[in-house]
Amino acid sequence: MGHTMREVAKRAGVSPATVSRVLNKTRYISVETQRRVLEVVRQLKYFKNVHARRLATGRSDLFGLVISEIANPYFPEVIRGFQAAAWDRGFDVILCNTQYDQARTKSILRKLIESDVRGVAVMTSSIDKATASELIDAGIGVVFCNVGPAGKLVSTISIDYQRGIEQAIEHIVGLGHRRAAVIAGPGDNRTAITIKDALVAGLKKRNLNPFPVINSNYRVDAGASAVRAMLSTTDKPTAIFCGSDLIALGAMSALEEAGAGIPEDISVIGIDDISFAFLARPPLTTIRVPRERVGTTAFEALDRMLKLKRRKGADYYLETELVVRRSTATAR
Amino acid sequence: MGHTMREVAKRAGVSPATVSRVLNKTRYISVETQRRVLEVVRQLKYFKNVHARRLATGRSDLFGLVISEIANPYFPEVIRGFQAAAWDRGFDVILCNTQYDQARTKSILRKLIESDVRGVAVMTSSIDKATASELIDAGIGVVFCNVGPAGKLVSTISIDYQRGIEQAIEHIVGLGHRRAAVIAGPGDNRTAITIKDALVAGLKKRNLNPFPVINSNYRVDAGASAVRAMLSTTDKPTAIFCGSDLIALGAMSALEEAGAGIPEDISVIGIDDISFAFLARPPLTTIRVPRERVGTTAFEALDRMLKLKRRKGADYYLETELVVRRSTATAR
DNA sequence: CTGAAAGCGCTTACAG
DNA sequence: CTGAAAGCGCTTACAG
Repeated sequence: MGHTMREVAKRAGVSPATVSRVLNKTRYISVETQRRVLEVVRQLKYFKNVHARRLATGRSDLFGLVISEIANPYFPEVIRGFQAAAWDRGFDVILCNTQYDQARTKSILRKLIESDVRGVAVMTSSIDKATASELIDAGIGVVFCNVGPAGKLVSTISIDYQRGIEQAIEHIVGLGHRRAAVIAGPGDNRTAITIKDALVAGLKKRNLNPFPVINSNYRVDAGASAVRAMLSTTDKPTAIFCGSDLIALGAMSALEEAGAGIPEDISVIGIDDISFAFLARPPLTTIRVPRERVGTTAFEALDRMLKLKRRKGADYYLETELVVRRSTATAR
Repeated sequence: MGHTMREVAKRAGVSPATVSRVLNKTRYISVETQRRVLEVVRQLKYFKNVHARRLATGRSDLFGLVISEIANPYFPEVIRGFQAAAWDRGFDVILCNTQYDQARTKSILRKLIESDVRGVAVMTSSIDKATASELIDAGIGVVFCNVGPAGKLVSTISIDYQRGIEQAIEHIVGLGHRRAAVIAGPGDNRTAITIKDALVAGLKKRNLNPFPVINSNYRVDAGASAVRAMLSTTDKPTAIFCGSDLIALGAMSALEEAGAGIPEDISVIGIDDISFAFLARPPLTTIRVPRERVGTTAFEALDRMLKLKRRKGADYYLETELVVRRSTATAR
């Protein structure tokens, strides 16, 4: 605790109200008075107290961003996008990771409500709508990802995996593949299910009966062990569609270990295009999710919704797109 | 803004003070009164307002964590460690990324001071001691990484690269290498300089005259272009020590592109052991920096320092260690 | 263009 | 074991 506005006011020979107005530029104050006030502020190295301000105004300049695990390479760009959008408009963000922990999730929600955030972006499936209803009850806007539909105080962002998946399947078919497998994410994860269903449906539509179709988790080693199981069967796939890049990287690792050539013997397709996808050798072909835009869109969705009288949410859609990477060595 | 403590008090037939005491467990309150209060809290879905609390207590439960860029894979574990340590003790953290931007850095510092944080962990070289002095002036404790020495309100964490580097050099010498190059980080980055000096000194000590020694930046493509320049010379190195894993991954990528075999033709050593190091093919041999411990130590350093009368800081040391990874394919 | 005063929603000595 | 009251440091109608 340093100085207070009162001290600044006294030294500048004005009232606290005037200091407040100068600092917040909330009213025209004579140039001379401004100068005096700012001079004292500089001398004293005065900073106003944001807690007092928030209490006095009764509205906070805070938004929450909830993710599951910061080490998951899906999130950095989402965070950056959200934060940038919030900062641009003068808002601050509280970043929370659930770590997939129930107790922690509870305490995050409490903390967010106590902090009187205006809105919360829930970018992980580790919190569902029911859990987040505490936020809604408190009058806080929420935006979800891949959980519909919108409603009062609820907006959604839906990532359209369809398009990227179709492109990927065309790509694989064009390469002459006839046997495709699917390693999906966790069976209890909504996004993972959506992706799996889209993959299976898309493959069937092209008369490729996907087999096997495995549920995995989002850790790299899970992709690897799924592949090991797959390779011990007789009817081996020639292409593997993975529910995320991490799964794909694990799959590639296991394939290499088993001596299978990629893409000569088998093709692997991921989803997300995490920033490390291009480092994989051979480079990972994947379906890009516009993660930074997921973040900015999430903020904008909240911001817009909260400006509406009825605070009725909306649904936003973001496209995916196939990214084909060739080994630069091969490409020359 | 939902209900207030006053409303809860009225409904429960007690005074606001009692409600406060029940909720904060700051005094013994009769079981019956507690029950009544908590019942009303539940009914009303009451949450206390943290801003009012912070203003009233006059001390915040906030710590700042400053990094440069969230997409840099060095940071996630640091963040996780810091956050976990803070949460464990009931503190919250404000995460800020400078994005290497001066104006943004300024505004981060202001925000941190206005938020009345108790301490700030500055985990990026993009803020130096002079810049951070604003925090110290405001009575806020600071912990730096690889910037010494400690002082009033200043603690430091020093990562001892020496040990890992010596192990790495022994390893390389043991493999029969005689010509080593160094691709260091940016020449204006203190940590990068420390690492470079340690590498050069260590190599000389083993009678390996490092050549060339190049300054790069921490982006992957920089490592790649450094290698390209290197390969066009006559006296090619057989081992390349890189100032970070990202540089090393870029270097490996350029080597592959040029048709050089790793490690048959040339060995590459990174620093950090980012979580993706093991995905590189061939797997990246690197010097591990205990990043999660950097985070927890940073918090503990602040916490301890702030409990001292004189708030005199201390220096903490963290060891590094060589991690040799063999391609699993080769290992069988 | 500026000030006096009330109020934001808590906490905490002080008193009983 | 509990309450009345002052105070935390701002902001903002209201008034002039």
